Amino acid sequence: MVSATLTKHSDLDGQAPFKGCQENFKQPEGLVGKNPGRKQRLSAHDVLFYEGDKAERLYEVVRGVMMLYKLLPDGRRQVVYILREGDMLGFSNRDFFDCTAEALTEVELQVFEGREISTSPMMQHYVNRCLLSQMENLHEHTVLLGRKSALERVSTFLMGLVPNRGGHGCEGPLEEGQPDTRTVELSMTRQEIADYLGLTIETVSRVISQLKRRGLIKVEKQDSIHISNICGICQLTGMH
Amino acid sequence: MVSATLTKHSDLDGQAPFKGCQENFKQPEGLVGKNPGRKQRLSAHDVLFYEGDKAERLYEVVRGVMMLYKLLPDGRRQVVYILREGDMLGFSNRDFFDCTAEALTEVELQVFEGREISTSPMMQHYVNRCLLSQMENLHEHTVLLGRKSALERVSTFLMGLVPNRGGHGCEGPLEEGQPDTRTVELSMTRQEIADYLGLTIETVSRVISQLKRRGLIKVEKQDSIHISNICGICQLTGMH
DNA sequence: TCAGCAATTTGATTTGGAACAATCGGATTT
DNA sequence: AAATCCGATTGTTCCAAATCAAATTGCTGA
Repeated sequence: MVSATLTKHSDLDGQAPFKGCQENFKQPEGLVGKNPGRKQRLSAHDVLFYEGDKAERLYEVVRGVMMLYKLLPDGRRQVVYILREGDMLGFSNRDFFDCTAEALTEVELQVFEGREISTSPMMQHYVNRCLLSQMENLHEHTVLLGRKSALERVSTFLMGLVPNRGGHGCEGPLEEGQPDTRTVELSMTRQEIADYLGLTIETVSRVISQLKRRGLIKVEKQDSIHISNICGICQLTGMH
Repeated sequence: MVSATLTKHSDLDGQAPFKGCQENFKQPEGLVGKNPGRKQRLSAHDVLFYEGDKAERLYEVVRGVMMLYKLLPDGRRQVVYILREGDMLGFSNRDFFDCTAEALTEVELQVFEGREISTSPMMQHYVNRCLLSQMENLHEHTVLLGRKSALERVSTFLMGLVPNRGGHGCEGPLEEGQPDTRTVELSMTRQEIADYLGLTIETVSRVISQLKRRGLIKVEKQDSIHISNICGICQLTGMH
């Protein structure tokens, strides 16, 4: 069922001039008929495609986390985007991918062939919505890379992992029966985080240790971080 | 005549799965009929819209140069995109602009109302093409901000101003009667360049002086730079 | 032509993060 | 349980770019 895969942006409706056609999202039959629903699975660190590969299909992340990155000839790497459930990848302006796509965790993908996209207005609209969302995230990340300190970068990164941030009661104790949204899974090594934030592993590690020492976070099993003081971290992002 | 305004991406055709519908670009009558062709003019440093303004129309840069930027609460600024002839702006995923748009030079814009975009497949395709192009440029700029040195940043910036770069004969003398593509107009102050490259004005100035001393460029009237040795600059971008 | 001002350049100093170098800690293997 | 491995952490030193501070250049208008 394709409607289950087109989930992430359905809450983004409004009166913007160019935002896709949300009414169609409620009736996905047109696409279901044509799309055999091909799925693809990846293990952590599998590469889906390399920069320079021929761009022939689009993918939607159904489960798991992926990253897009670019390499400089001398080996420096910059992770340019993190893709989560509902995000699409595989876009290309030219014939070839401008980034490498690699799985950070186990990943399940929905695959769309080129022709199904260009012939389906619904797909076009959904793809457009994804592009706009990615563009805004890239703008925000550009500010991080161009103007923020290491502490601000790591704090911003952590805040980005907290679901429904911006709500009130950010200091209160955990509600009974609620999932613990204050414990976030990094699903990335220190090296991957560093390459995403434009820092070195050592700097990322030092900032995390500093936040730990200040009592703002607790590190559990290195890949899982409990944010004891969300407001405190939020104040450190440079955005408040 | 709208065809004159939809120029920039016509050379980007290919077999990519999702790249707009270039055949339509040859027959722009559909759009001409509906679009009264409203134009808008800006002087240098005029703001077209502010971050947070309601997003209600799209714009195409017909002439001149603009920038998109974001501000942090303490006044730090990051220029996230430079828009030139053929580029579109005004996209929004939500109802509000995520960036401020300001003219760097005198600018002439073509204005498109929200409904004309969502009802015209041709516009949708063109907009899509623009989004994909901007996305790739943002990826490249992300690498610059995250991983490049000041010298590499400024060199990359200069190379981005050279039209048809990558051609042969980059060292040869000027052809008779050819426009001098080796003299580029910055159309930006040092502060604007610094805010684009994630540096300070002093660092930008020092790198430019260094390139001057090394005989790679000549600065004319501060806003115009003659690149005496394109290959030399190209080698400094970190990409070769 | 000459103030006056703003933008740029240049100089001196500081500093945040990189680079280099151990060490630690948890997981896996034997 | 000991050995190995690999990612993460911590310590030290170094350096590129930021910051602070003049000096210079170029532009504008009287």
